Amino acid sequence: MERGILLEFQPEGDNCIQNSKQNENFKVSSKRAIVRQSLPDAIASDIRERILNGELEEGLTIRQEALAEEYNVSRMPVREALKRLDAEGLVQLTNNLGATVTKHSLDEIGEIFDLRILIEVDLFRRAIPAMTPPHLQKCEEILEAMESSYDADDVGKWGALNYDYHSALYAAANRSLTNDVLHRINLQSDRYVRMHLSVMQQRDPAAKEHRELLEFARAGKADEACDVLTRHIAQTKKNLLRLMIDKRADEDS
Amino acid sequence: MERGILLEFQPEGDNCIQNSKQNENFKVSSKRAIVRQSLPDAIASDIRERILNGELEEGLTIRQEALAEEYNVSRMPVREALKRLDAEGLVQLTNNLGATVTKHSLDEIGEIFDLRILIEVDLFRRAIPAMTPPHLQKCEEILEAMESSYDADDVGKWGALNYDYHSALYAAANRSLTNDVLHRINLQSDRYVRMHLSVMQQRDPAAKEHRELLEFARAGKADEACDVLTRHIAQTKKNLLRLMIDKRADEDS
DNA sequence: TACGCGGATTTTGGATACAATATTTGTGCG
DNA sequence: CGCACAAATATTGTATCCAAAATCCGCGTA
Repeated sequence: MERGILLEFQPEGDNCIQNSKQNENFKVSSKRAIVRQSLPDAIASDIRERILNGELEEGLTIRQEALAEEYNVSRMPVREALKRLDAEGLVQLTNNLGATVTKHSLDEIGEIFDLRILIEVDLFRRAIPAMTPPHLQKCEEILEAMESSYDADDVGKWGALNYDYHSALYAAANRSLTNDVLHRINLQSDRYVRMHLSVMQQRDPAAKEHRELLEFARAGKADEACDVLTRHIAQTKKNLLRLMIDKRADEDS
Repeated sequence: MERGILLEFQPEGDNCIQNSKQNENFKVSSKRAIVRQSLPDAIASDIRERILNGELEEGLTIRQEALAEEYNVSRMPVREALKRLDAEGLVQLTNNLGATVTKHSLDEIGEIFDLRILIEVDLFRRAIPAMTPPHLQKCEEILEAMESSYDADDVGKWGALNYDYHSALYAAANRSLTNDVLHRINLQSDRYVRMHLSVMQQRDPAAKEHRELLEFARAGKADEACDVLTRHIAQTKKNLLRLMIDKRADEDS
């Protein structure tokens, strides 16, 4: 099966692969800075998405050549893509053995959420006193988009919005390095959340909590806000771990 | 100038490059698992060390070919090494522009230490109740090695020991992912600490604090231990930032 | 039948060659 | 003299080819 190499503008988007050879026809008229992502990045983005949405399962070993053929490129950019994903922790590269999709133990999955609590609470606490009307405005917008997309059932989109929302909440903290660290951790978290998103959504009072986060932040009540955030993530962790335990038990039989 | 490609066993060590072609002469008799590091890893380790010890300065742009020639390899493994260092945050890779040694702003340097506090304290707090005599024993050993190497003036060695010591303190927490995150952050931290190690050493009551950490941990006094740890890192941050401010001011003139 | 050993196959790793992209230099025109 | 544009150069990115390593498979032997 061949994955088409699409040609498309994507100043922000991350989900298509573009072939530089076919690019000469374009005349760029917009002023918007267009950062062409490199082939390895494009491939990495696509593989990443395939891991996050579960198409590439935990533990699966990835063949460079297979992917290269799918994307119609040589193994070289695929290798670089895998190297990047390895750095992100989504795949594990072993010396002459190639790549396997990372499979975390249940303990490690728990650890991922503990890390989220640790880092997100720190960011939130730093952000709240620094939040200005524009920041709050931005959060409000994303929150509304999230609320209206609840039923849309587009798992990937919801995951992205969720991440954007949390990012917006922490933006005022102005901590780029911490955000990078968090981003990588969230990639892992997302992966397991998405597995069970449909189940988790209906039970979770997540929507209400999301709004509470913003309201407490707006009121400058840092302690209360951080409390909600901690509980929010801890609850997600708890629900998710239960589901994962069942899933792993099923797989073993 | 050519960097020799050394042949040497290094089950743990990270600082030499070995050429697999010359390896057949060896007969491995020890049972110890010997993981041969790949060429890119070996190169990455060497470049990493050169960045950490300041030989490759902040902001310097790195030419693949230049390194390839030094190490007597093609550009390919060098590229992979750079890709890894990019993931670690020690260099920044830009699309068709190559790699530059990461230069952090003073704010970011501060952030690095805040991250250390956040994560190390979390680890320490989790570790203390779980520490057993073997754990304490191991810490004791490393601590003594550190104390006796204080005057040795081997900056690289001291840095490694310091990291080992902190790792040993947190080992009982059994948090591999958190440790990975911390490791990456420590790479950055080390870089700036090493720049001023000779200056910082003489003034710091670090030795005393290091021992206190262990004693409080041994006594199970988590709060006190974490307090010392926080102050220890915060003090390092403060001292270091002052030195960095001067350094940056000098560079601008 | 179980186990070990050696060759065949598959898969990854690295070098070289070539293509695409960025930078620099030089030249002509205003 | 300065600026814009274009050729030349330097540098990175990708493909192809060969080498090294791992895995698989079958054979022989205990």
